[in-house]
Amino acid sequence: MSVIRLLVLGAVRQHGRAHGYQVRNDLEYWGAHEWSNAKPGSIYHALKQMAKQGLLVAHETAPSTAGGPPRTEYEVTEQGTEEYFRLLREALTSYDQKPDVFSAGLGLMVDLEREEALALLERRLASIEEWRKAVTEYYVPEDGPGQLGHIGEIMDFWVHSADTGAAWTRGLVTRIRGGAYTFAGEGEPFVGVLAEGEENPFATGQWNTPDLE
Amino acid sequence: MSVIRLLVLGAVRQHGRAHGYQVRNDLEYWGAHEWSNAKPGSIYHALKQMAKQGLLVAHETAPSTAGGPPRTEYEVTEQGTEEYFRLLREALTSYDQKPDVFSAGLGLMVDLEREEALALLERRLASIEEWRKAVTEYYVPEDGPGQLGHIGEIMDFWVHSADTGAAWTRGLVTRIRGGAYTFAGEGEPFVGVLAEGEENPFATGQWNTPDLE
DNA sequence: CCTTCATTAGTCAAACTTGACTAGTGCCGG
DNA sequence: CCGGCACTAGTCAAGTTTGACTAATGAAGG
Repeated sequence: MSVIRLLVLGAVRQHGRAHGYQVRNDLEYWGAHEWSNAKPGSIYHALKQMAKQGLLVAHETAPSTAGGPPRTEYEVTEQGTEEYFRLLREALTSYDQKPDVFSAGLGLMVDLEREEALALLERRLASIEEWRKAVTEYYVPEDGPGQLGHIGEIMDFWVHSADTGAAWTRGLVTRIRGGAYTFAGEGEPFVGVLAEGEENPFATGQWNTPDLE
Repeated sequence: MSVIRLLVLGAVRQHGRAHGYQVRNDLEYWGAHEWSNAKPGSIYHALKQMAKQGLLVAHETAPSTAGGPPRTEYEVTEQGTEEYFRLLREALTSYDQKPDVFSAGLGLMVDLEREEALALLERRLASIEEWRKAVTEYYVPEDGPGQLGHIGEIMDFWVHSADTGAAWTRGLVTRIRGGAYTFAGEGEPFVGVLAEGEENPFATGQWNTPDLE
């Protein structure tokens, strides 16, 4: 699954209606350029592609007052909402060794109800356990470990990552169960996007920064 | 950096001369299809592209006795060897939150001398420390944490991953320092690729498996 | 003997990603 | 008062990845 689609759908959905540059800023606000491939090109491509596929509707808009080319605003369709929740549930549930997907899921999990988020995270823990069993069976077969030499370190690294990832997830489950954060249907949601004109307090200036020389 | 190039260069180099299908099998032997995007299409593309760029030389070969289309064999050029070591050193050193790159580095680290591998891993630990300091400064600014709401969980997840990854790396350093594995210049190297015709004991049958229905 | 099916080896179009580039506006220093 | 720079908003070509497809051989089974 492409993490870009999930992120872009999530961002557009929280705005109700958003243009590409807004989405770009939201993703930077979430730090997504640090832990995923959320680059301008990918974002604009995803918007266009999803509009073509009916997950978004595009509205042509007059050029902004602040200069720059005319913008296109997007809105999530019903089909897009369905796809969004499908991707979000998958991101939280499945262990595919792609931490960026899980991160996106964390950033958007509050769009679900608390109980569902908890259930998905529990399923994730089971999924990690399953993966762990499968690989340790495949890669430590009858002739014992050690046959693999240094190649075995790769497996050990992944198993270690899976284990510590599971431990962290259990901590998250505890925090959520303890009442942390505001989930869907629990009143005023946390504002996870930037309002029009609001500046990003966490801007790291990774993009568009002219060469410092 | 593309992990495919590193993996393909490493595989071809260990064979001396290899065709695409051999590389494909090596990567499956290393489990690369589990933890990276090492799919047939990517592998063949990387071979062709690197041949075009002078990192590999291509030799047309008569069709194999075992059927199938005519094969192309590749050899790493001097320029390719340089690029290989550049990528390998980078994979072991830099912390870019892409576990697949590091895994590839682990699988190929024995092409370096023991002391250099240790030095690179130490640099990696420093690089993680540096990254950690940077993000905790950026994302926990004057107004304190908690301002971020559930978005803060993303950062916490990454910091946790970095910390446990560093701990694992320290363990690896200890093992290597203690004499584990055979590095470059230490005699008969570990056979990390499959000989012609040898079957892969760890085949998981992820590729080419006909639909089970 | 003939059909089926796995294995060998690879191609290809469509989709996605990347990094560099464009272009209009406003602000600020000299 | 104007030259350059930063910001807004986005495009584009080149490169990469994906998943499905092709095509030849040989062994196994009926």
